[in-house]
Amino acid sequence: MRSGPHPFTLRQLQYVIAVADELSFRRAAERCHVSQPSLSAQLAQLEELVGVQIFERDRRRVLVTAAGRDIVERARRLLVEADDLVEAGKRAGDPLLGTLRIGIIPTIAPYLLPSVAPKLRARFPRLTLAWREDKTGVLIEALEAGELDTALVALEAEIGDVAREIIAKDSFVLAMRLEHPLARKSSPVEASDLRGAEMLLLDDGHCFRDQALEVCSMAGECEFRATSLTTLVQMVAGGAGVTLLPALSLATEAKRARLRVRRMASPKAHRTIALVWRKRAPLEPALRELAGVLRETFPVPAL
Amino acid sequence: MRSGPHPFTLRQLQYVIAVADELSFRRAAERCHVSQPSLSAQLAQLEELVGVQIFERDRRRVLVTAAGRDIVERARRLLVEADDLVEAGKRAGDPLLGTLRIGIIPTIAPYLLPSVAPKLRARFPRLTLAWREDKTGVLIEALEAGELDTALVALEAEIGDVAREIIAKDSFVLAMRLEHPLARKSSPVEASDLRGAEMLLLDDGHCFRDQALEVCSMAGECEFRATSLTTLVQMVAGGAGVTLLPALSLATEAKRARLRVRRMASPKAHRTIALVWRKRAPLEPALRELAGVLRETFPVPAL
DNA sequence: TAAAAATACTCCATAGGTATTTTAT
DNA sequence: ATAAAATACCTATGGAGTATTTTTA
Repeated sequence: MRSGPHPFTLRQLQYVIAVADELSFRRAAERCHVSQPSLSAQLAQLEELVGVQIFERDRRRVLVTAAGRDIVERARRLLVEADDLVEAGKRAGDPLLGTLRIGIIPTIAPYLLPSVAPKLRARFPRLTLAWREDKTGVLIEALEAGELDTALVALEAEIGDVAREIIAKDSFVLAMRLEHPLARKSSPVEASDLRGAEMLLLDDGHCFRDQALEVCSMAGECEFRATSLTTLVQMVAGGAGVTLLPALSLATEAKRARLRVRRMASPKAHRTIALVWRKRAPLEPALRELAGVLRETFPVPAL
Repeated sequence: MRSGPHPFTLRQLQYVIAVADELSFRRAAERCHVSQPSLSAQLAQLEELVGVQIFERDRRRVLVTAAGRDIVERARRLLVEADDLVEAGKRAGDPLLGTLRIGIIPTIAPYLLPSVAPKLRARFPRLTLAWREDKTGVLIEALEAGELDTALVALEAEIGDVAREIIAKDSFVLAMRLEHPLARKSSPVEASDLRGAEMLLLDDGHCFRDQALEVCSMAGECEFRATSLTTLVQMVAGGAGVTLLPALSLATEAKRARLRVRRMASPKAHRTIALVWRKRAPLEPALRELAGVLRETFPVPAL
């Protein structure tokens, strides 16, 4: 156990992060609203303490050293946890009060929010939900950086070491025009049935694209890349090929475009939608309650 | 992103922990080598910041409030990570330098250390190993509290969310006197063969006791409790019954007491010995190397 | 009343500011 | 020559000290 005062300050860590982000002492100092010498002095002190150069002051620019990268990472985590500590106190009275910053992926948001958001507002009237729609990778990064409190994603994607609560299983179906040969097939569609079919997919970075590729046993040689399921469906309706859709989207997408849908045979043809958050997030009790309501109000897809 | 200086200090967290441990402002102040008013002031400031009472200053004593318990937990974790950050810097040059505090459970230590410790000393001459022998629960707590850098435990026990590297699989065998009826059995021993046999076990808290109970499908109704495998073996040799032993201990224990051993049929009759550490421990590179050497030099039990 | 925490104030250590020098292109 | 970080030195905030009061069992 340590006995004296703690040898460094959270302020120093803020400086470390600012310099790592800006790669300039002067700009980092501006960002922290302190003078450049003050920041320099604090960093020198921290480097002295840890016994290693964190930054390489090179000709005309600043670089993070190998050892520094580790320190910077730790500093970021530490500050997120420090903020969490304050947040935990503030929320101790009523966690269902204030603002909850919640991420959601684009292949869920438009199909879930219209029905669920009003219900959440009714159920948690004193909680303001700030939604942010982005791809899984971006959301998880924001979560770890403390910019988001929670996110709705698919567990099949790469989401790292987070706490989670499962909301629903969402099956995938193949969507095609009524005239398409596969539309007449009565049994579920096998990956082999897709040989030769023009498969349309989402853009890189969408977890649903990766899952679709896996379900169809494809390597990703398809060339067209849509930025939303709606675009994808319009392409299919226009006769450009077939596509995979999550059942969640059917009520909105397939019905609207008058497409035919068929179940997939593969047991992998589904995603598990879950609410995830940083381990030990201060809002965990509130998040579990939120997850419960999401699970209850999740729209059952009409297959 | 925060812009101003960080609203609290690590020092304040140290005070929080000291008070939580001592349940007295005066004693906490002594422990921190500050005056009681200084400590009071800092705590008042922190409580003001988080907007919640952390401690209940009751008549004649101090209590941690419900909200406070969470804050205290977070404070402890934060300080461990802060220490890790400094340590990470210091070890950046050569992680295999200095002192490594390593925990080990009592059912491994006496059988592994005599052969392995000298090899580790030879392999890592500049690394001092400080061994601490205790039950799994105690070691894991010490690990999380930053009092240990790593520990050798069985994965089958409750070890929480730690990083790990597997060292070896260690089978369990049944040990008995030569005169015991089971000593004549040629096939592996089933749990059902143990009906009526007097099974001797270790004390509560030893993970090996819990595993033995599970392997033998027993509820723990046995009354004698040994504090070490050696005691257990002496009891068996004295005719008090039979016991389960890890193969690792055979070379020392069964041979010495001239006992007969028989394999167990259950696939559960083994433990997985692993080196574990806090996630993101600064010594991770060193620990992985250490694990490699442990794996290579692990004594192969002669069954 | 006694033991412990809170309050009142004083002080000084140190984070931070300004001015300047050094360094590297 | 110039742009950026380091150095020198001064200032002032706030953490820590001592003395004292308040609280409650």
